[in-house]
Amino acid sequence: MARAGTTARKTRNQMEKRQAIFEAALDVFSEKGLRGATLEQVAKAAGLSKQNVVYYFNGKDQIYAELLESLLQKWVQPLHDLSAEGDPLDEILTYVSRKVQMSRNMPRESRLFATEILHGAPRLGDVLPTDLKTLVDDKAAIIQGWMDAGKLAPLDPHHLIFSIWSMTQHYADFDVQVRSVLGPERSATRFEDAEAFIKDMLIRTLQP
Amino acid sequence: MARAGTTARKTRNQMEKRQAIFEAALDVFSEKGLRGATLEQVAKAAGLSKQNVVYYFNGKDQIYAELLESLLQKWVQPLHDLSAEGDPLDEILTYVSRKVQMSRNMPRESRLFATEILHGAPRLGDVLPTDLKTLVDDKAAIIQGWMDAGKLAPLDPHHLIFSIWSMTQHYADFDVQVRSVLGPERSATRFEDAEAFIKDMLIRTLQP
DNA sequence: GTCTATAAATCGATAGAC
DNA sequence: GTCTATCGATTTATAGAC
Repeated sequence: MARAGTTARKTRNQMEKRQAIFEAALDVFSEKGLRGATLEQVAKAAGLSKQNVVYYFNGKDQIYAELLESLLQKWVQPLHDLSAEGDPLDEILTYVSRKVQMSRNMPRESRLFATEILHGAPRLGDVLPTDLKTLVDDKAAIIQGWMDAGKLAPLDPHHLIFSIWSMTQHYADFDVQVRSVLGPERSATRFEDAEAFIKDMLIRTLQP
Repeated sequence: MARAGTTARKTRNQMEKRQAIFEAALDVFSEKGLRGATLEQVAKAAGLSKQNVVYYFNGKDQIYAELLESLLQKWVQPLHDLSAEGDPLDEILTYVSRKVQMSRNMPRESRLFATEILHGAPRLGDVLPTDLKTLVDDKAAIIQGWMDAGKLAPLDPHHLIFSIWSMTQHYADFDVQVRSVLGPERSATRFEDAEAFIKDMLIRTLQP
């Protein structure tokens, strides 16, 4: 009868079930969106009954909210790791590499956030104007410092970051379109080709 | 009793009602997606009753399908207009201008297509692998021709087009995030800044 | 904790009067 | 064509036995 949902202490088995539900929810929500997905689908994907899923979480919305929150940190980690200590161009190209890798290896997470933001990000609370803005402002200042020091060509750092986000995430979020346009053969190497293209573009652009 | 939905002949009043429904549907579907939106919301936004909306179209899915189809042509027009006859860099920069303008003036259309493709584009039929692929291949060949003639730096034309799509549409699809990160002041000029940034990036990249 | 059963709400669609 | 009334399906959530 004890609620497993939000209490602090949880058994190992409870954590495993919660993790299975998270995994299933990521599958279903990233493919159909919050409203398009049903609890039944999440439960089936997790190998549990619908009522059992409700037992571990309090409802569909809570699964979705906790899922988003649990992925947020991992999602912005690559930008967080961009360091003022490294070589300017290296740091930026490494960031691009990691973002392309994430589009390749974590397309579900990318689509989950994309759908959420596309619909106005009502469940991301005020994380965007606070935490994310602070992080981006911080990194933009580093990049601006590099430009002021003549190590990179002068460009708007915020829009530079936007351009990297958009170009890299495009290959996860709109994968169907990318593959349709490229055709089966060229789709096989789309991530490598994209990474090379974006890096090439940025090298030419950022060379002082 | 005559069905107004799919017959060929329609009165002026019928067309006006249908147009009002389209306009309302674009509002609601672009904000909440197909499943997230209800007929009631569309009807209210159109100033009609739910049953009346059903009378003009046969159901929610049909409104959505016809809406997508009616917007498709307008959506790809800028790329269609990219001409082999013009100056290479001019043609590409003009394309960027028009795409940024569309993000500014038609954000609902952008988000509608984005949501559809994000969820696997089930309702876009096989337009992607046929019509869109043909169009992109055609324009990519033109760009490749310019590169072969030494008028542009050599780059993968398909990924170049993807990069323009992603960078420009980013400002419509993820507008909430863009404004959150930029803050109120800098958001005021986000489209002008974005256009200048993207053009600057492409000029430096495409200069032979 | 997990199950069966079912309540409660939402929503798309239809019937039929006018 | 537009209205009132309502059906039927889906889906979330809860109650209670074990």
